[in-house]
Amino acid sequence: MSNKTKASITDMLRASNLSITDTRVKILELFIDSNGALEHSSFEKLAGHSFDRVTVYRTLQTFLDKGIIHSIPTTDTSIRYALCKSDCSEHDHHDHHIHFKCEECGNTICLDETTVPEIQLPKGYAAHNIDVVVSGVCKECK
Amino acid sequence: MSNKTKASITDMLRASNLSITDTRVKILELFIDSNGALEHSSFEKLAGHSFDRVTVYRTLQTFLDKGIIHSIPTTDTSIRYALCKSDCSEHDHHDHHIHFKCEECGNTICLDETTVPEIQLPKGYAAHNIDVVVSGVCKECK
DNA sequence: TATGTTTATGCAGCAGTGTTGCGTAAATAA
DNA sequence: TTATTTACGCAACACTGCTGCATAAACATA
Repeated sequence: MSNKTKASITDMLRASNLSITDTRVKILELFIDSNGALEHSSFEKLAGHSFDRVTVYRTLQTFLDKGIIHSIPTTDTSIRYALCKSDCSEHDHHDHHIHFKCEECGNTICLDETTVPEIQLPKGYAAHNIDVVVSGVCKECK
Repeated sequence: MSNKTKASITDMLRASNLSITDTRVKILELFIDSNGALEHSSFEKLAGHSFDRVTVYRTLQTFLDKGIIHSIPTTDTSIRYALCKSDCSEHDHHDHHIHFKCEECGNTICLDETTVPEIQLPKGYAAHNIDVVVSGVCKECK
């Protein structure tokens, strides 16, 4: 990872009023490198057990609270997270893109260009957030 | 629950080549009565600990395999299940409706009348299934 | 650069969730 | 009614996520 990216990571943390620690920098690096969604166990594997499990949980929770990452619904018991785009903040959080889970490689990625369509709910329902998860085969595995 | 519904439950099981057992009948009753999505812990509560945990897990897995129920993505660690409509089968499974999770009462329901809109994926991606989960406030809690 | 304060980390331990193996009990087929 | 197949219940285990507390690191201030 280039120094330039490392510098932007510290900027990200500072912008959210978070102190710069090894764990936080490393986890953000993993998110940037992976270019997709990661679950908790991925960090333990990718970071080579250099961090305590609890630290990873707390770091992810902190990032969630600050709007740095968002969670992605799954039909299994793990929770997946991905980096938010720059237009998300602590108090105005939104995912306007859809998620794609590849059945071949198992990766989940954010399709940032693809917007969530309008959905007409029955009378009496108020929507705050819409999650769309498409499963299938990605362009790498095709 | 009426005898008529009980009869249709045994028909459902027979149609999927499943033997009729107390556990399976009771779990299907709970699905029908709840009219929404249930997670594993719900069965233990609703059924009053009359079944072993393992039996409930295995029963749900069997129903999933046979296309009797489907799983609903969540951003927590529990897996939610709901009854499939009659046009699902073991080999042709599909959810063409959207799911609504109420932030007030916590219930997740299937909006069967509301269809999933067309989604234009980037080139190279093939979609097999689309899950849409809308969160907000349901008409009961409004 | 040194120092005090705040914040994050690591460890131990706990609770909840889901799985596997195996002997027994129940359901179906004959 | 009996034989065979299938499901159930128990014990034990692995994995995931959380809390409390002592220690270590990061930051702000001088």
